[in-house]
Amino acid sequence: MVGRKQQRWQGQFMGCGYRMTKPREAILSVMEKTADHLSAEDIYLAVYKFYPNIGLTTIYRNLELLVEMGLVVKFEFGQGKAKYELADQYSEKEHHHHLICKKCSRILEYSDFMDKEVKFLKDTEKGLSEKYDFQITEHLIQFYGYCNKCAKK
Amino acid sequence: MVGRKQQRWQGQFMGCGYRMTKPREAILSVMEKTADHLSAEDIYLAVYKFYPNIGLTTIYRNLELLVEMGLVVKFEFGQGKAKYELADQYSEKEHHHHLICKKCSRILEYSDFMDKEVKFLKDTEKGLSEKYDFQITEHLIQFYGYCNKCAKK
DNA sequence: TTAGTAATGAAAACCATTACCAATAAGGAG
DNA sequence: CTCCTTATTGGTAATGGTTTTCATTACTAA
Repeated sequence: MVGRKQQRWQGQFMGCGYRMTKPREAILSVMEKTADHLSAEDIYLAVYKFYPNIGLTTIYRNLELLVEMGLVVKFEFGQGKAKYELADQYSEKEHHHHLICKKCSRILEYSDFMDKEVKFLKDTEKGLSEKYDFQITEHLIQFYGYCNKCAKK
Repeated sequence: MVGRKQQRWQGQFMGCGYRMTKPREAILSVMEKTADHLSAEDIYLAVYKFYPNIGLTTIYRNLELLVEMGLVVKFEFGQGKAKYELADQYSEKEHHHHLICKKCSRILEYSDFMDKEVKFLKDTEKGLSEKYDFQITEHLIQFYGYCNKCAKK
């Protein structure tokens, strides 16, 4: 059962001189099906269900590779463990950012207000890269606070 | 030699039911003198020079406390160790954000283009907090890329 | 001075992530 | 299709930043 998506992945790997393997297929499959930002362990457990031979090391190694290839984005929400998501262009989700609850660690996603953000980023990145001679490749925008369940009334 | 600043700290601690101690004094003193974003170990080593009895545990414990009190801000730049800075209102530095070089890990600070940022944040935070019923207390804006020394020519 | 309790420091524990290494398997050559 | 080369894997041990534990120390109020 080699679907379209997998073909696409295959091409990505081959193009970079890498091989398409079962663990890689499994990891990407999990990431496609699960919308949320997953930790390495989350992915490990999900893959484990249908591929019990998987090793946690392999998860980490391949996540690193996928990040390097640009298929996956790594996030640090200050919760001790990194989280991973399919990159925008490979995901069915829109470009989004996160609201992180400092109390319950819940992470909300939002895709609104992007027009303002895009404008802000465009202007700021231009200004910064010129003034500091810094080649910006990524940005991180996160908001911290309290979700409706945890808000101090 | 109890200066004005220290008095201020003293008040902060007492007001919260905490005590002003030598380790705390030493940590804040180091953070005032050193402009940069410091790791717990950086602070430990700096304090150690004039207070060799200090324990690393104490550094961690107090940094956590200072963050909770709002005197210090904790940053995670994705480099494995957290960094700490005096909060804007207690620092002589302006409100700023960071440019992080993905290659050499150098961290540049910038305070420019804040007018645009302030406007963007004001609008976005308002919209988000209303739409998602989320009480925003902090934001994180970081840019990643390559500094002039590491940029791919 | 004393009691009560914060705060400290040393060492051990934690835990996500990485390194190591022998065993395995992908994929091109023939 | 089979062989060969070498990327890749998985188990285990190690790493390293951060936390926990606990006995000791030292504020502070009475």
